[in-house]
Amino acid sequence: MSNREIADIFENLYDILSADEKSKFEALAYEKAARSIGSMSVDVSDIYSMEGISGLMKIPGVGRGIASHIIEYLKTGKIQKYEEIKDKYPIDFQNLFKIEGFGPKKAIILYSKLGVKNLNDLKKAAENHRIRDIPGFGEKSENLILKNISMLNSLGGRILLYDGLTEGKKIVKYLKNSDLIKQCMIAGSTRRMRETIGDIDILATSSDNKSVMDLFTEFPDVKSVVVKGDTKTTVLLNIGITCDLRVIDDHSFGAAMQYFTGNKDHNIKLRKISIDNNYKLSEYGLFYNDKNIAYDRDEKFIYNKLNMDYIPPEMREDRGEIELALQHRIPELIELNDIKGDLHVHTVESDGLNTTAEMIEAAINKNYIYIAVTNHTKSLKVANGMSDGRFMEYFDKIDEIGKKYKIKILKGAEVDILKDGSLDLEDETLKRIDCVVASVHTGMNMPEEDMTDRIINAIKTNKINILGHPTGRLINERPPYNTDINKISEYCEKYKTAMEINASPERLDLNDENILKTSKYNIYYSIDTDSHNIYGYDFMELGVGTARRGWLTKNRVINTMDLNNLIKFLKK
DNA sequence: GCCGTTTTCGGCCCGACTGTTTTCAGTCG
Repeated sequence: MSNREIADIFENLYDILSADEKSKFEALAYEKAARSIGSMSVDVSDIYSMEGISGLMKIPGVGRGIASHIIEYLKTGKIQKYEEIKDKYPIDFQNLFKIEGFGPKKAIILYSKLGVKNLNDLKKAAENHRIRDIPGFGEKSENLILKNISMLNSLGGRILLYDGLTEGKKIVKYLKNSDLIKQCMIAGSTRRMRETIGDIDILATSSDNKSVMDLFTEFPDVKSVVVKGDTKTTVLLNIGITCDLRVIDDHSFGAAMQYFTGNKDHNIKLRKISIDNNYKLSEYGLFYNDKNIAYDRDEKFIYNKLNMDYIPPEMREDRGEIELALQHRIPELIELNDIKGDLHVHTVESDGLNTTAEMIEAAINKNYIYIAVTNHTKSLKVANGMSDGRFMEYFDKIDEIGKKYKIKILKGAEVDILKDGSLDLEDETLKRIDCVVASVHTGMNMPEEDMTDRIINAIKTNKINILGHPTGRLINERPPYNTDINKISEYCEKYKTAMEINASPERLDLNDENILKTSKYNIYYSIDTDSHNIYGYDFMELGVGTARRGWLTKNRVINTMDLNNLIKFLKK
């Protein structure tokens, strides 16, 4: 019984109810509840068993009515209201909505007139030209439906942050190259550093919108143009997601950045606060008596005018940051510049692609003052894991190489945590290591209790400094191990073991939610790139972004320390 | 259906784009 199932039901109720003007606002209520429940880390069944209906009613957007639906679902596995409405409209809304420009009203009209229930029905109806004669539709919308159905196949869903960020930067650079454009920046979920990106939002200012839109649609990575207007143009990119470009007047740039960065819930709350303060907030400015007081001002001005601290983009998810800002308690988040080194790096000795010297020189180019070289240990054969003997020889080599450089090379290893929680190196070897990263790489499907014990046993050896990629998930590929993250946090606190925020694009592990959860404990974090070549160091931006999404300050992150303090920490 | 320092009723973010209209409805973010 998961929050997801309940959120999906409410999401479907929203889809169906919002087609009817009379139940528009009731629909919105279900949507809000769905978003709340879908994003909660605590299980609603736990809330109900501990606090009953009043506990459920504390969830934002959940009142007595929706709370009763939740209880009904927990008890019977069904919600009567949903079952009835589903019988009336047996429509596969979720898939139909993947068609650009297709929403609840059109879905219900085509169901009642033509019996269209799903994508297949829709395609057949369009192919047989039965849609063009329905009032409100025409030849163009029929053709668009066919075009968009075929386009669906080339859409890849959400892509990794790194891929979105790379493409976004490329587009910004391309646009900025033209003298048509004054300011240009990435907005949306990419700017908020969400771990996956559904589309790229870019904002530009210009006095010649039309030419900018032409330039944009001529960008080489554009596969097709979805919509093209004077202020907004959407294109489909070759990488399988869409990109929105909004062009606005230069004087509105601050307000527009605020608006287009989102997220939606954050903005809705901000607009309500604006109204309470007799302002009106839009992408064009902050208006008081129809006068734009945010003319030529930045985002910070807008937040401050609303009596709030400035909220960094990565925090804008409506997870309590607005309330915190109103109390002027927004923390000073860690920044990329605070990072003084990387404590999880591989070389050719195990499965890296660059030599130790190459990795050291690339770290110097990043202005780091230390790195830890952490190759795999023997049981990880697929990664050319090193035996104790090879480590000892390698450490002699590092002592030798280290003399040549100003940067401090810490002797390290990414030690496998074996099934019983013991470490994959002899004590003699471990004693010589400055920085021990310990990670699970095998037997990932253990039951929760066993996996939790396994990791805790490793921490209790008191020989590890950093718990590597603590949940083991791979974005869009592999779920996290079954663990009790709270229990693990308790032991990390007790044994001064830092939790890793692994910055490689497909990991981002811990993720933002787990950082928010675990940072209640008095524990430290290490933001590492897990680089396997010299380019891997660039992933640090993603790790810091993830840490900022988890509201972390610099003093919680060990690789912001100077060398002396870091060594003190590593020695426990 | 939810919500409340304008609190138990009357609101519920706001503007752009498109297609089908002839002034607007539906959709999107």
